[in-house]
Amino acid sequence: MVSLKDISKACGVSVATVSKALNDHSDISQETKKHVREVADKLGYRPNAAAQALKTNRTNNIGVLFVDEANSGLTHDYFNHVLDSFKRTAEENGYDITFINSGNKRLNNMSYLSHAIYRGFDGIVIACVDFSDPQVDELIKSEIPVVTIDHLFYNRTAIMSDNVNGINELATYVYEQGHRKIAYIHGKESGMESSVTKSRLSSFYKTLQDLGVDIPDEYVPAVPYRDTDAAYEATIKLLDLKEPPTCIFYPDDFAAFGGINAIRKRGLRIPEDVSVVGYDGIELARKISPILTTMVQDTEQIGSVAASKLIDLINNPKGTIVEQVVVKGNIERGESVARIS
Amino acid sequence: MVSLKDISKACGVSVATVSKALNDHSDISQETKKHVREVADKLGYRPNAAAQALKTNRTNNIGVLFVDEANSGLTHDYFNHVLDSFKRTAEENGYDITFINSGNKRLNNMSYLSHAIYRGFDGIVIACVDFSDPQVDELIKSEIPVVTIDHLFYNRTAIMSDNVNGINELATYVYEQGHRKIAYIHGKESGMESSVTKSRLSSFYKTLQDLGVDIPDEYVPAVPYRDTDAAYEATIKLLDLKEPPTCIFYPDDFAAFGGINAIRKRGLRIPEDVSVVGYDGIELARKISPILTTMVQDTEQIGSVAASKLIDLINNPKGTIVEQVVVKGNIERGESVARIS
DNA sequence: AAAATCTACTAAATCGTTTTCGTAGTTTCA
DNA sequence: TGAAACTACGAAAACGATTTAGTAGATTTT
Repeated sequence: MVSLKDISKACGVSVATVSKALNDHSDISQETKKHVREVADKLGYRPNAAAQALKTNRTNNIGVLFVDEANSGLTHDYFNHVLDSFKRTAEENGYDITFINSGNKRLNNMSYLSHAIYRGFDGIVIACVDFSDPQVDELIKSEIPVVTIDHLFYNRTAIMSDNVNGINELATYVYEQGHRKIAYIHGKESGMESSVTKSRLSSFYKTLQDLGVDIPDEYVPAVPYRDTDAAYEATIKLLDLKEPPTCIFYPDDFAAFGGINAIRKRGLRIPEDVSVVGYDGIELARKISPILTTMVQDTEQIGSVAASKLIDLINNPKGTIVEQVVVKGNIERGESVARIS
Repeated sequence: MVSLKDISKACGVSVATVSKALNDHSDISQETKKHVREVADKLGYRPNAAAQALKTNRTNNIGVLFVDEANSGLTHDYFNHVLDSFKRTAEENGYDITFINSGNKRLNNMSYLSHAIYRGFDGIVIACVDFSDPQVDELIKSEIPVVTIDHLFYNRTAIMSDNVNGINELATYVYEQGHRKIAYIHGKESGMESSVTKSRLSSFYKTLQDLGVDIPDEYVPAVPYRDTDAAYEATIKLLDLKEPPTCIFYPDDFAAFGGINAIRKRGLRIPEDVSVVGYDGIELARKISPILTTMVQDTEQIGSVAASKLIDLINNPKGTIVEQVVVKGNIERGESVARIS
């Protein structure tokens, strides 16, 4: 590898001068800068990230913690869209993205925090994890700049999808279409309730209460997120009630697919007999017939705001205010909710 | 940060001894090792990746290039499953995963190769890119260990999903169900044909030829991958032929959703009137009704084999043979192909 | 013309590791 | 008992960059 020393020899100037020339310091003449840069190009010089990091304590590398119970969040279509957008914004700003993990055998079973310190990440973004994990807590309490997505920690910047408004818009829309018997098969995590779930659920109750609609308890069962089979079962139960709902909300579009199957299995039509509402706005939701009524979360915005805010924090660790950014989604009215009278 | 020097002071031994003790060298006594490790733990020591990399020329970091036209491959459900599996295997072996990118403004608009050298990746995995990109070519020709996924380069190890066998199994199955008028709306990339497309197409022709089935040219239109709208249009055209097919293959499950919509729009039933065959085996394919007949690509295996082979190459850059690994998929017979007589 | 100020550069320390080469001190062997 | 062989450790160089403090020489100021 060609290093500063090689350039310095080829140019007949000191290593210090080469470094400064390449970094455009003010105490180097224009001619020298030009010359050094030409020679650097000619020799095919590329800086060495490790050496730079060692010296400057900056890696220009951001750690990403996207882990759900089963897999990494990579296969989760909401989170991978968020990550995709995050990555784009980060890279535009000169940062690379590396996944944080734990339990590395080579490294003494490092925790998330140890791993982050080991790699020297300038900042960290956390999403889609079990937020009650003590290792996550350790990260949150560390010195490293952190933003979280869809979860609010004390004293940490958070980017949140606007679940309160999302459910509110959906519920209001459904109400306006004439529905009064509205069920909400809502999501649940394996552990305790997440803030996402809580926000949505309370918004659901609040919205309908404000509209004067009463929701019986059996209209609000819980199933795991993205579990089509559980959603199927829960739907069957709802349809079997003496007073079945005319419209069913699902925790996510994925689960809604399970519900759709259940409804059709019962020989009922969508939306004429039962209306269906999803959440997320995954690509396929718009590709099926009827087009799914759902809340399209603004993954683009969430990801890029998260990256920008994190970079702000990195560049100004003490001065930047901790904030909570709420990103609104866009309702997709679709075709799966009927107008009834 | 606590460094070897701190431990060395606390233990009353030299830095060299500390390093060797932690790395379990043989010329350090058991007692010293024990003592050093205890003190290291007590002080909360974590190695510094940058310093290690600088000294050893090993980063334990693998570069990932997953880019398609629009986005990173992150939002592509086949590739993100592959990546997820790759990541898991790599991490189990002590490697981290960082995305390769190019055009970083901070770094003089680095190419992929420059970026890889800058970060000192021990190895690189390439998938889902425009393989005709000169920058990709530069990577392939570099000194860095590389494996590619679903594309074969001369002199580089490649992991390929078995598209020949995949299409063969599907076509044979459909034939056995009695179909003779079989169309294949096949995928096409924006640039030239990829090896994936070529393999599938030639396997389709070969299989049916061997079975004595004749395929008219108008049965084999091309549409972009994952484009539901284009698949919709192509399907409509097929249905409008004087002799419409009884079964239609799609480039992927996604596109198949477009086809399903078209068929239903025409008032036809699936599979009674028209049978549908996808490719990929995305999660939702099993969640719709009728369950989609498709080829489930073994993303788990592809990802983990890619990681293992890459790590072999890293550990033995010269000795390891370049190979081409073909990974078979599993047919999902589903419910979208009818038995006809 | 001496003093002060600039300009453009360099030497050297440093970041945190790893590794080579020595070397005291102990044990083994002839 | 002296030579050979081990054992357990340390000093120092090196990896490739950045940065501080210093300094010749030219230029400006008084």
